Amino acid sequence: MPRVSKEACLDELKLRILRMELEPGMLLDEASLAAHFGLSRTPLREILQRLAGDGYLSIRENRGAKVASMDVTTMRTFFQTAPMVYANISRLAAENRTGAQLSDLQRAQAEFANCTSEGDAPAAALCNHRFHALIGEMAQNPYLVAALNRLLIDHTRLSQTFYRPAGPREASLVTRASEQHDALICAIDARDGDLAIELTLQHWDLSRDSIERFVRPDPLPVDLVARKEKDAV
Amino acid sequence: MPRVSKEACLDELKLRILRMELEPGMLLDEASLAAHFGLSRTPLREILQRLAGDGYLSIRENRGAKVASMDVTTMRTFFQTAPMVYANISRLAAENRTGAQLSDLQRAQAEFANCTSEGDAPAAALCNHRFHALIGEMAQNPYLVAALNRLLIDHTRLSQTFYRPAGPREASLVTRASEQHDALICAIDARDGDLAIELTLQHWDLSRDSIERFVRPDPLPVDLVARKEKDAV
DNA sequence: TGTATACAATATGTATACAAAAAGACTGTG
DNA sequence: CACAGTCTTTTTGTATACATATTGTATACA
Repeated sequence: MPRVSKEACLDELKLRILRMELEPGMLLDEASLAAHFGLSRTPLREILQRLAGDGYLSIRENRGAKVASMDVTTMRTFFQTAPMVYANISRLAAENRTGAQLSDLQRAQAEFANCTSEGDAPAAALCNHRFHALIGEMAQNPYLVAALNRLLIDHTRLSQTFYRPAGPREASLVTRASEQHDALICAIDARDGDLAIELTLQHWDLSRDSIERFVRPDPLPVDLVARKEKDAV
Repeated sequence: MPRVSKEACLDELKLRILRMELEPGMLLDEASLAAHFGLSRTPLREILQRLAGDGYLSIRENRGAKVASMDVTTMRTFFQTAPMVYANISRLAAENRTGAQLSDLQRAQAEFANCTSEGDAPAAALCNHRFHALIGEMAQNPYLVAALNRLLIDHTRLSQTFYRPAGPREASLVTRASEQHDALICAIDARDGDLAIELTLQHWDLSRDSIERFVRPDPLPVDLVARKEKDAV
């Protein structure tokens, strides 16, 4: 991939991290990345620094850059923090949005709905990311947005995992998520902060349930487990 | 200043931004900075990228790096956001702190108390910064810490301004702040999250009052204003 | 006098070469 | 066979030279 602009390189690396093509904890090689994007190492290193600043990577002196990890403590912290930040961001977005931003958000939601109706789960997760990042921009609060964007990185990466096996039950959940997006847009349009908070918390509950169902799936059928138990005894 | 390590350069730039020696909005020149620190432009540029990622600077393509601004909207957002983030960080710190971190915090507070008793206001503001940054580390929450550290940058810069003219009233406020620090350490030591929140909000009220008193000082004596009013009528 | 354009000066962005540090392979010894 | 130490290889960090973009200035023209 020769002669790619710096910004394009930045975006693609973000994308590949969000899609989990670059797995958490994975070590990145400067030379090969630079060759891949048709850049020299100098600008590529600056890109890595920026990605680290945004929470996509962690860089250690003389040890290279690795994709931000997603261990158990990370997930625990994520579940603890996300609803509060999401809710506050939504309230601020309802209060501070501009008209142009609302149009952008509606377009992003149209794309999300399109992806879900076509059953393209990975694309839907990325559209969802963009949707919520736009709400972050509306909030006009650089402090909270820093937290939000870090949360969204992990949220999207988790979604990449749990959206994948799209059974009929998961499909209906995605439909509900899309409806909640529409409702949230209405609340933001009406500048109704309290409603935006409430809808956001509902949206979060849905998302959390989906993730939890993946992490703690239904147990195996009993007759299969029985043999294993007999061996153990 | 020849042959300064990269990390030292990073720290000094942070320090000079927090002390407002590098004023908000000020444009930084790569070449002169590199010469000043005895580095070449390549590593210095990486440092600037990192500082931008941490919220100290903002970088625009082909336009150089400028110190993060502090305009009216920034301050409004700051006052809106700080108490919530501070309170939550304190609660998490009380819940998740380690023994070693508590010792560090006590040392930082000793330094802060020392600076205040000596009347060294600028140094006190920096010690205060470090004190609260350590509480952030205790919280073990990278999402909220990103917000906290950005808040602390602006908080410390505001303090640099309003701590300066240290009248007797300001001195007593600083003493109270130091006592609140001690109380907060006790709460964190006892792992009392609710108490930590309450103390943090009190601490915030004190800080906010100080800043507001600086921004909206007592009006001029009436007899001086009288003449002006007569002219107007 | 105001404005537009060309040109010069300055600053930022990129590529390459080299230095330093970490990781890995090899060999000798217990 | 395990292990320590040294050498080689690989990777990261830095300096310099050059390319490109922006800014400032002078001059020509309306």
